[in-house]
Amino acid sequence: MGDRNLKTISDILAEVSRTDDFSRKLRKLEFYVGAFEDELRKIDGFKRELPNCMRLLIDAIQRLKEEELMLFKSEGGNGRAKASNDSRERKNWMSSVQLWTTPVQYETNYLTRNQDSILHLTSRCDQEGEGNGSKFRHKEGSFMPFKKSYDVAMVEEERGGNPLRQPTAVPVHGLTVKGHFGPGRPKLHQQELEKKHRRCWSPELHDRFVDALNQLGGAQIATPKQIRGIMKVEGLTNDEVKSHLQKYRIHVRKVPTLSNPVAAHSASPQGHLCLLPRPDEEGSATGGASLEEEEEGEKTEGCVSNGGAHKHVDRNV
DNA sequence: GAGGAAATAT
DNA sequence: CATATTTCCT
Repeated sequence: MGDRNLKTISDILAEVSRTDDFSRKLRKLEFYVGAFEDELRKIDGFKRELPNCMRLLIDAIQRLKEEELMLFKSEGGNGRAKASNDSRERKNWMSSVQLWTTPVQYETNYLTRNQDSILHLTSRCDQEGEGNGSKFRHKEGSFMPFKKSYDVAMVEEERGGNPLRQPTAVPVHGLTVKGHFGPGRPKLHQQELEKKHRRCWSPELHDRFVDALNQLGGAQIATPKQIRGIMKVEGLTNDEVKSHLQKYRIHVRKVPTLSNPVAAHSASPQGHLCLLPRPDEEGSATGGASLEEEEEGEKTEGCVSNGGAHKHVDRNV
């Protein structure tokens, strides 16, 4: 358990000791310390919230019991009729509690830069909870608009767990009362039962995607169908690939640095400490850019022949 | 089916 | 509020 952390730490230390420049060493260390501080802060948050969650749950249980009791009494001991009623109540409070039920079993693996050791760590979404961990991640981590935190990953533990397979659409009926009650919730046009699950592009999946892309000669010429053909991922639909491609292309335009379709892709390093130097906090001027950066100047832009720039002018929705 | 943009979901 | 993913249109 602590294993991963130890490894990580030693990794860091090793990395630092490998660094020659003194001030550089220092900066790296400080950087990591900051990262840990951030993490600690988050844990603190949990510490504070969890008891609260527990209280809510216990509360709910209490109330449930009380209600049941009352019903029982008022019905003269005939506990049958209340059954259906009961489940409705349960739904009710479940919905108010659900907010808290997801985030409890996370395992942060930021700082994991050891390619081999993190292969089994796949950030995945939960069928319902949806811990959206998809972010574009490229060789040097240049491609990730992470905004919330570092990489939050959950350990794939299932037997034969295929990291590529998306969380199977577990049909969680019944009590799954997703919080569709907030102010002004647009009509949910799909039944709870068969809602389409958002495709979660895990790093592994994305790797495959990029791999396929490279095989096909670049993002701008590869087509969704071809990509999907190469990826060979069960359950991956054409549309999903298309959409991902769309996003990828857009991103590549912004950050052309790594758009190089050159191969050399098998075990792309990643993990790359998704750590952002905290922007504020004191006026410390660590104006340095990201640690490590790799250039591969080259744009496979090609000719963007856009025969007809058709725009929608109308839309009847 | 591919591209692209609006609509939604998180 | 920004992004990611889905849906709709051409």
